[in-house]
Amino acid sequence: MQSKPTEAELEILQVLWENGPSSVRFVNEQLGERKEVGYTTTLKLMQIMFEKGLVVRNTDARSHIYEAAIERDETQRNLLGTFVDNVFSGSAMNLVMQALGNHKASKDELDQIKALIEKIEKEG
Amino acid sequence: MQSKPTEAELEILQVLWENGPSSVRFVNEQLGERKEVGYTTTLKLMQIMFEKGLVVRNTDARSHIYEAAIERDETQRNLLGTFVDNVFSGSAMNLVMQALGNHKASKDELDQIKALIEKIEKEG
DNA sequence: ATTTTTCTACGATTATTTTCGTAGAAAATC
DNA sequence: GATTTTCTACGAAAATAATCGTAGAAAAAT
Repeated sequence: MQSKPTEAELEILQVLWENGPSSVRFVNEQLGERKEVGYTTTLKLMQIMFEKGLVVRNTDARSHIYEAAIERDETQRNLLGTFVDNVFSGSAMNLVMQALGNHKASKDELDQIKALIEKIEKEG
Repeated sequence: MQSKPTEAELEILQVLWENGPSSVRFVNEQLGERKEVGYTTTLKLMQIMFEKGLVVRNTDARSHIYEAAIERDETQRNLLGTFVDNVFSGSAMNLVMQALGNHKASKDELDQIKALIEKIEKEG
């Protein structure tokens, strides 16, 4: 049972998922591009995440290297489920409609979705 | 600029959106079907929501009647935006794909989505 | 070799969210 | 009309998240 990451933890996970194993310094710099965060704040968060099992780390070198311990896909799926329940009363379709309606999608993206729908229809 | 409702506030808003203007008692009973919540907890939350402007209320009768002051659609849109940023690195399409892939959609729902896509394509 | 920088660990503080107890007024019940 | 129930208001506690300061060790720079 993986614990649900908080918002700040999620930002860190994004960095780890996108860049692979990283030092606290690196993660902090990546976060810093969007908003100012103190170094020890990031450090502390990552230590907490380690205790929760959200990340693993290698402490061989002085500068510890952290790596995401939970999968991106699975995490997104879990969070999406909770979100759909909280905000869309459990209706994923409602959410899809809203997402499609409000964000401009490129032709390619729309084609991708259409392909996916057809695949689902054939399987169903 | 409407303030972002918290999770507990959102549960209350769901009740108000679905049932219209309601007393604290009623809201509390609805919530109680899913998890036990103390009456004064619900009351306090709704009072806070009033201060934040998330709800309005009519205090003519002794039992005050609360009503959502923000629109469901707009709120969902706002929260969806934040969520997509936080969890899907801003890619709404990714979210849609994930939502479509993981939740079984009925033929009707899929047709609805296809229709929406075609509409978007024509407009684009 | 001394000074400066870079790390971790750890505790503490601050902010935010959620929960609840108590008091007192009004209404309903007996 | 006395008692019990039902409300609101309010304050405060508990729970959760996020931020940061300081100390001390290790490494790098001078």
